Amino acid sequence: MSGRPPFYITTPIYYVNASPHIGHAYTTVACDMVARFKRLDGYDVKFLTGTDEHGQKVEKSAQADGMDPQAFTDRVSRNFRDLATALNCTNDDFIRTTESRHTRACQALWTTLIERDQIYLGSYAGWYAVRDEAFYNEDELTTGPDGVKRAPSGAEVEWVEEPSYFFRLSRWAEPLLKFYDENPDFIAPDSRRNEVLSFVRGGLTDLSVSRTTFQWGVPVPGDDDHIMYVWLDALTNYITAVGYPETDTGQYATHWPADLHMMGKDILRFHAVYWPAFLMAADLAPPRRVFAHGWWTNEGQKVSKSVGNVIDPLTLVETYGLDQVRYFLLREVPFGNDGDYSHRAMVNRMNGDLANDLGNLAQRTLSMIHKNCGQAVPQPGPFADEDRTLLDQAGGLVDTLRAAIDRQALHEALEALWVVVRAANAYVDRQAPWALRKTDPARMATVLYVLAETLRPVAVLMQAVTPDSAARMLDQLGVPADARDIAALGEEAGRALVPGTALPKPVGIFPRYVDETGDAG
RNA sequence: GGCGGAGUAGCUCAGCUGGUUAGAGCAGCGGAAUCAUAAUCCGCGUGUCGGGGGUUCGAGUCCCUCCUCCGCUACCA
Repeated sequence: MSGRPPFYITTPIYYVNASPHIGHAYTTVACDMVARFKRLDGYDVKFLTGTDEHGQKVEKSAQADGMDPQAFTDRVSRNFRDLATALNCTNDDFIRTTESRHTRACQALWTTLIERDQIYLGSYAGWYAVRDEAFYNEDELTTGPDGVKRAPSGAEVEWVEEPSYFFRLSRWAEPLLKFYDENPDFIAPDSRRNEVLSFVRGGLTDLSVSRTTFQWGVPVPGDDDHIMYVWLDALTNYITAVGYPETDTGQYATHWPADLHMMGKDILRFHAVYWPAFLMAADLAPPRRVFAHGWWTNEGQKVSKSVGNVIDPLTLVETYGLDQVRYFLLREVPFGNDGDYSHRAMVNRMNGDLANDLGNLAQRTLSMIHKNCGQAVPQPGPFADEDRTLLDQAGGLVDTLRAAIDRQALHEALEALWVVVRAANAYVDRQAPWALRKTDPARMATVLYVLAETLRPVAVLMQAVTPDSAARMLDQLGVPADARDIAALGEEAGRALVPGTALPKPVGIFPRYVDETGDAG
């Protein structure tokens, strides 16, 4: 719509064969922070998430449950849709690979690749592990005492021999290297970029992109024996959702190429190598950037289903609160690194950062205003140097956050916010408005105004991370609904707090976590 | 085996193209204040910047080497 720059961000589509866990929550929340920030900053954002529902594993799981695969995926896909909702994520679309729009897009892409001689019919034979959906070389296998051959992952393998279509990936190594070279920011973080480069430099082999041994997938156009291989199917979702194969109009025209594909580090290769190769082969534009984030451990331990220490994001939300969990995930670890979840770390963040630093700053400021300034935004006098210093610091947040978020340095964005929060707390103590109340009420009013006007940008920007809590803070600051975006910040916007505006009685925004023992951790 | 990354205060990390007494947050110790969610503020670190060698007027920051950890990848078999 009119002049707003487009911004398209995606999570991977989540494979429905597993239950949602903290990793899914993490990717989606991270994207949500970026999407919300970009909306605040005036972008026409499309934020996509969804589910990957094809493949042999799903087909077999449905059978095991005695269900039709479609009914099965209808059920499990809902878990992921509900998770995004429960996390207050603002995805604009939720795509399922079993939707007809997606079948249509996949088949159109396939046809284009065939026409451009990028796919040919060959045959594939090898040891196949259903669980891993991957082929293995003979030499990778181990034979157990039971005579069963297993992949390095421990999955049982079976001998499979089938005709298969191949994508001419081998042709694309050089073009990919050129593309990486010309687009140094395409893969992030840098360490991951190096890994991908060395992988591609090692040469690429053609990629099997169809299967005949099961049915649950997108049929290959013109060859009913085949269905499309899961990654070609799955990755295509990103263009399905913008209306492919219509490319001249609609969201494809406005929003493709995607600005950012976010994913866990385990599936970077598919996004950084196969996906741009598919697109270039079809003469479509590759995405602008892919970012691989890290994984979470639980109390220092690797998470695994068999150990039984899988972290359920909904349980965390119940225990600590939604905004608290969102904040923790985004603040605790340098984005891109692995991180460790622990009760201790969680409570430290929610109490130390949210309740004590920010929540208490708002509460002490708003309480003093409420008690001493007629329950309204105070009338400031002339600003002193220290007032200006604090206001300028707060005013600089927008540029700092823009830069950080464009690099997905999400933790740095939050750290920058807290530098201001800490400075504001120090300012309160130095100015001691509770003392000024008796000696110089006019100066007290100025100090309280400066504090409120410092909280305003902090709260506006925090909407990207803790949307509900930030909105309540803005309510208590008397910021009208139409002045809660980035355009309303900065002096030139003319949307500073208006002295005399009536304010509600302040209510605590970020509660402290207190253990059952009464220990605040 | 190859390629890449990392090893900095108790913990988690920041330190750009080499240059004032190496920093932050958390934890710890001491103090102040009392507006506030017993929250806040101020002060306090003799850190072998993994070990060793080298270049330089000067190295956490460059070179060599060794050790440890991690990632990607390959192979042996």
